[in-house]
Amino acid sequence: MARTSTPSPRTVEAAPAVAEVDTSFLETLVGYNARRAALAAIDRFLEGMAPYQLKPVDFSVLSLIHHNPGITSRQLCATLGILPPNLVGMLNALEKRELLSRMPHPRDGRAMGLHLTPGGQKLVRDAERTAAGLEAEIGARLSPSELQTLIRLLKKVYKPGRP
Amino acid sequence: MARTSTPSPRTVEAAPAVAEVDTSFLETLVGYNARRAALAAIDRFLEGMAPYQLKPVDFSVLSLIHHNPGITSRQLCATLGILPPNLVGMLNALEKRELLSRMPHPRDGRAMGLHLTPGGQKLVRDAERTAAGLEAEIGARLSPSELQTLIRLLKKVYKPGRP
DNA sequence: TATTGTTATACTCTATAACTATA
DNA sequence: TATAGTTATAGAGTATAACAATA
Repeated sequence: MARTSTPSPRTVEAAPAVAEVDTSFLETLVGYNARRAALAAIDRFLEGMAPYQLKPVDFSVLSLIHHNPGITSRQLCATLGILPPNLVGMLNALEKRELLSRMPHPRDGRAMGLHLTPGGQKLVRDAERTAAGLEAEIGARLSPSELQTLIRLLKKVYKPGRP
Repeated sequence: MARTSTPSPRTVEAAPAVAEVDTSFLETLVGYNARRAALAAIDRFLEGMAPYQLKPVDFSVLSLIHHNPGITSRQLCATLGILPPNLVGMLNALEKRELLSRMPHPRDGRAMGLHLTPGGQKLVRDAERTAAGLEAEIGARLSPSELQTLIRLLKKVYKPGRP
């Protein structure tokens, strides 16, 4: 292995091995903690959604269409922070699975209204029930009021304008 | 454009355009909110760290080495959830910028102890000061005690074991 | 045999430019 | 001209397999 052949004298003297890693500074940062929490929650979410073959984004897309039938690609992108070119493939895959369908928009000839098929509606209902169960799992470590507070504060972080 | 040539009668009748997108269900999920908050905080962090040419991961790596001189790649990976092959390139880049140096580990011939150069130490001190300022910015929307609560609850989410 | 650091590589996610058809 | 959807493509981030050196 390529190595430094001349360690500095200062280091020979000090060179401590780190027993336990001190993360105290990073843990003062909201971004660090939020990212870690998001990764943990999403990991758990991935497991729970495996039976439905849905990744978190797929779930979000289907759930939004379910609660907003006729929503356009553009609206989905704005809501979820996805770029239009990256949404196309997801919609194609979900349409091929016959979970959703693109229909002409009633008033805008350029746009397509997105709708769930009956199969898609059933899948989303089941998946949302599972998702709610996963939240309850987190709630078991956090208490219902703590969970409510956590979500309220997170919204304040990413929705600076309106409370 | 390729379009559905025969819209179903049912849709012609109903087909509503969505005025405002209803995200109420997704907003009940911790993962969704945590991801959004993390993305918002990290976006702001990216801006603030631009003068130092540090991405969030680079900052985390340098900060951890600063507070844990002699830490190994393996320990960095475990702490930050990075895979060893993906850390190598980052360390090479930071070493080429003369911000850190790899030194032989005092007791394990396989491992390398990571240390900051004087220039790296100065950069990290400045960057950490800037990062603390960005936190204060979030604190302006959130109140110090809310900020403390938020971080405490986030830790509970991603550190299920110890409180 | 197991582990550290590394290379090579593949896969996913995200981002940019440009085209078409409609407004 | 501006916008919705799409295509192609480039880049960043993340993943696995395999190797040499050391424990």
